Amino acid sequence: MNGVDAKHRLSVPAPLRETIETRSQVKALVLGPDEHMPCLVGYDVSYFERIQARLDNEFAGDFGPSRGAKARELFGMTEQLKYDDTGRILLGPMLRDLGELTGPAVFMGMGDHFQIWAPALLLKHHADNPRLARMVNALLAGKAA
Amino acid sequence: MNGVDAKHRLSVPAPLRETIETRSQVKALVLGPDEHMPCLVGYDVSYFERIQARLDNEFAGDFGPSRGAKARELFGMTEQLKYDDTGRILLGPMLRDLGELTGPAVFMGMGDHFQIWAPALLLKHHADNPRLARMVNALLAGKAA
DNA sequence: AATTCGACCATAAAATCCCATTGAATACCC
DNA sequence: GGGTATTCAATGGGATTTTATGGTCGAATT
Repeated sequence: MNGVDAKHRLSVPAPLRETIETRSQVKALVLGPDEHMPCLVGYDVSYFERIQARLDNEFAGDFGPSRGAKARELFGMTEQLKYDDTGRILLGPMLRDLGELTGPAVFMGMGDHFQIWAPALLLKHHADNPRLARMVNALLAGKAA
Repeated sequence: MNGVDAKHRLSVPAPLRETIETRSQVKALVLGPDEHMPCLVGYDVSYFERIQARLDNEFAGDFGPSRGAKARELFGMTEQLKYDDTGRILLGPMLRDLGELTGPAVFMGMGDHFQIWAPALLLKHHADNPRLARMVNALLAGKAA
């Protein structure tokens, strides 16, 4: 299972890397906070353009202070990280803190993006979903789902 | 973490320097005041051209006093600073005062530009954003949660 | 003369690269 | 099918390189 090691390296699952590279031709991904949940959200590098488009759309012609606040919320904590030959990225303190990522990490595909969860938080925020709980526990036990 | 030392030198993060140089081929950046917030706004050197273009566009054919006023507003406190071999710029008293930059500084990407904040001011002006507060504290502590 | 700035070193810390090992999944062969 | 090679992903650890930052020294400024 993929996880964060003592040097704060997080190995990105190979299948995910493959889809990212076919989408963007870049050995890097963009990680930021999820808007509602204590997990990280990841995309290919086109995410920055998406944020920009959303800002331009939402604040068309408006350059007041609220636009800046929103931009800080969207861009501020989001980083582009390139991974090395073995497919690992280095997490800075703020992303680590945002996701409470220390040990194993659960990658969940969400269609056009994916989430990265600390197992404990995933279980805590999905206490009403026994199937997901079983899956997480199976993963932690070291077996495929 | 990057910060301002006793000689008023501010080290610019290496990744940021890299993007600046790929964008403009110049080992320098442009810093000025933000319109709304007590922080510095930074760009690559093409910012001057952007200002000029904005002026030319807005005051096409008009060389009256209002153009000068606008130019002063846009260019006034904005300086171009080149960084040395180790990636440090020297902040003048005006910029230092604008951002209240003495110790550590937080660089925030904003898409087509970035901001530089004194941590205390960043926290003070985002009291309604607990996640950002957490992030800043994680950065200052330099550790994982 | 005192201060400030700029170019240079020196060092510690951190990020990155590289190689070795583990282990699981797949292919292969009898 | 059972058992065995082979491949590739994930991970650990060491060596190397890059960054961040402190300091020194001389030139320039006032």
